[in-house]
Formats: sequence, C-alpha cells, structure tokens
Amino acid sequence: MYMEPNSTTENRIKEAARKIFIKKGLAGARMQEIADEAKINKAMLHYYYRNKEQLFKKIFEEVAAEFVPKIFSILGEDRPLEVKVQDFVSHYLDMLTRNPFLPLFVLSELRSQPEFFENAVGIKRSGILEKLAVQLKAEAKAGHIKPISPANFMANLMSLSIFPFLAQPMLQLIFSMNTQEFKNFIEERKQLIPQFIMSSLKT
Amino acid sequence: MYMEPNSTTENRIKEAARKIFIKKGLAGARMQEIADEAKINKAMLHYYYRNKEQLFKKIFEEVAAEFVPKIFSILGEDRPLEVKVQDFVSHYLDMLTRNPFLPLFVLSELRSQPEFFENAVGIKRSGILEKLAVQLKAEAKAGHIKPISPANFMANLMSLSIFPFLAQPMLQLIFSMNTQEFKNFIEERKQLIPQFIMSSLKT
DNA sequence: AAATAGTTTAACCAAATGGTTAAAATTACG
DNA sequence: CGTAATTTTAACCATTTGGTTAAACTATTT
Repeated sequence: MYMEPNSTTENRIKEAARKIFIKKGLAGARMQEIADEAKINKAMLHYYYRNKEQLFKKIFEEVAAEFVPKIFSILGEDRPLEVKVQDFVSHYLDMLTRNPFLPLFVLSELRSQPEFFENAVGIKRSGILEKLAVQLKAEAKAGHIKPISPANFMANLMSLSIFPFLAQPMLQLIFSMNTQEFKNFIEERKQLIPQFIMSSLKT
Repeated sequence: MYMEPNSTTENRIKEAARKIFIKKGLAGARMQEIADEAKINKAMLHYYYRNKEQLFKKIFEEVAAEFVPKIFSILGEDRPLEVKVQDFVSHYLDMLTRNPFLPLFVLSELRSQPEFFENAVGIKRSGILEKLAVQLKAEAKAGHIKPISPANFMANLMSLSIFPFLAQPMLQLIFSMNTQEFKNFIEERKQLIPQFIMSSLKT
C-alpha cells in the first residue's frame, strides 16, 4: 500500500543530504557520504529519490524556498520603510547566523542551474515589487527620502545583509576575528545596517 | 636543458584551467575538460603540474592575488576618504564586469581551503588596516563623518560592490533584466555606491 | 496464516576519472 | 651529425562513483 513519504528513513536522508550538499555542493558531494551521514544503505538514496540530481533538486528547492520568499513578504508589508528595513535585517542576520552556508550554496548552484530557481520561487507573479516601487516613489515625492529604484534599494539591502556571511572566512582573516567575534560583528550590524540604509536615503 | 616555464603549452594549460576551474570549481572541473579546452593531451597536465590539486592551487593563488591586493592598495593610499571610495568602486566594478565569476569562485573555494588564502595574499603584514583606522578616526574626530570601525566600513564597501555580481542571476530574474541591462545597472552603481557610502557617514 | 506490498541490505556493475608509463617525436647542443 | 635532454602522445591502470539487482526482511491486508 502507498505510504506518506514521512518515514524516519526519508527524513534522515533529507537531513543528511541537506548537510552534505550545502557543505560541498552538487559536484563535491558523494552519495556514499550522504548515506553514511544518514546511517542508511546507499541503495536507499536511489529508492527514495531516483538519482543524485533528483535528490539535489529536492534539497535545493526546499532551501531556496526557505531562503527567498521572506525577502518579499517582509518588503511587501504595509508598513513604514524604516520598519521594514529593520525587520528584514533582523530576520536575515538571525537566520544566516544559524545557517551561514546557505547563501554560498544557493548562489553557487543558482549560477549553474538558474532554472531550478524560477520554479522554486514564485517571485514574478507576486506584485510585491510594484508595491515597493510605489512606496519608494511616494516617500521620495513626500520628501522623506532621496529617489531610488527598487533594484538599487534591494541590492543595497541584500548586499549589506548577506555578503558578510559569504565573505566570513576572508573577513575573519583580515580582521583577525574568531567565530565569536564574528558573531558579535554581525550582531552589531543588526543596528548599523538599518542606520546606513536610512542615512544614505536622507534628503 | 632547463627552460623557463613560459612555453605555449604551459600557458594554454593555465588559461584553460583558469577558465574551467572558475566556471565549475575544483570538484566540478574535469582534467579531460581542461585538456580539451587547452587542446593538449591530458598527460601534459600531469607533466607540468603534478596533479589536479597542484594545478588548482596554482590557479587559485593567481586569481586571489589579482583579486585581493588592490583592495588594500587603494584603501591604503594617502588621499581623502571619498576619493578612495570612488577609486575602489570604480576599479572593482570594472574588473568584475570583465570577470563576473571571480567572486563566487574565490569565496566558494576559500570556504573549503582557507589556508590557500593566507599564503596567497600578504594581508596582515601590511599596515594598511591601521592606516585606514587612523584616517577613519581622524575624519570622525574632525566631524567630517560618523565614527565607524574599519571592519564595518570595509564590509559595507565590499558588500555593495561585490554582492551584485554574486547574485547576478537572481537579480536578473527578479528584476527581469537581460545581461545588457545588468551592465547598465552596474554602471549606474559606480556613481550610486560612493554616494550611499558617503551619505551614510554624514554627521 | 498466507499472500501481498513495501522496505532494506549486500553484492555487483559500468562508466568516469585522476593518474601512470613507455615509447615516439622534437629540440638543444657538443 | 649524433647524442642527450625535453616534450608529446597513445595506451593503459586503479580507484572512485553513481547506479542496479535480486534476494531478504518487515509490515499490511484478507
């Protein structure tokens, strides 16, 4: 009889695959390593997911789906710009502190598999960008901020929030930070980034 | 007799290896593919470089060495902060427009091989960071800018300049840009990023 | 309990891949 | 020229790797 795909085995596979793929990427990951990590027979990987690519695709889509949509849900809310920026920064810096490898994983594989992404995330269809555009235009017209395009606004916000995690090893090396000091550095930026953004938009 | 390592073959190997490694990373690259790209026999790869890792190491060090030091040389100059920011942004946005895959390559492999980096780049030994710290402190004391740590200053500058290239596929997807439009976007940011940075530092 | 469907295992396989080798071709040079 | 050193090639090798298979095991159903 058919069974919901909820068995312990399948969950173990997913957790293991997620861990290994995120650390080593599609090309670098070994099916045997995933099986070992999940403490199951390698054949089970092929039993539940046809092959490496299928397994990877599943994991990537799940990771992308938990990484990206929040960007838009926060920016699409009906609140003052400053509050949304604070929410965004606070949420992502927390999330990335817990999962510091996610950005590199997503961006690396996105480079070679852009099509995975389009499906995994329903971006274009949501009118959120237009909403943000309207807000930015309104605030500019009201003289609260300088004019700025949504693309530049989002690029700045995402850059300042995400890049430090991508460059973590480099930053730690350059500024002689240990891991705890890096965490403090990020914690500090939770305050600083919204200040940077809002200051830079002052008329 | 011994010959300078300058033969056409060796250069072909280096160019090919660079291209393939940057596109696919260490794990994703195939020695045969590099040989094909260089139009030489695969055995030549092992004749000039002992093995895949050696070849990769050589390429990575060269790439890192042309990617990183300029960061410090520009920021270490004896010029006004605003000029240095403009120089930095202008230089890197040009360079990355020509080599958009470099950052992802460097940061990806840096994550798994941090030791390559320390050797490849003589960062710590140069007193440039101290110099920047002094300048930031002086400008703050003189009331020209808000106080900011060198780490935050550099993180902001690098984030705003480099991240868009890492996220290029995502940005193009979200904002429906084709490649030319993305180039225009970057061109526009050559002006905008220095403005952002300096505005955000206004007292 | 017998039959059936679903799950797990161990052994196996073919292709891909990094690497080697020995001989051939080419170049340097007394 | 002739000999030694260097470069290049083709064939080969061992291991790794993704994937398969058939049998054993475990529920589930009737």
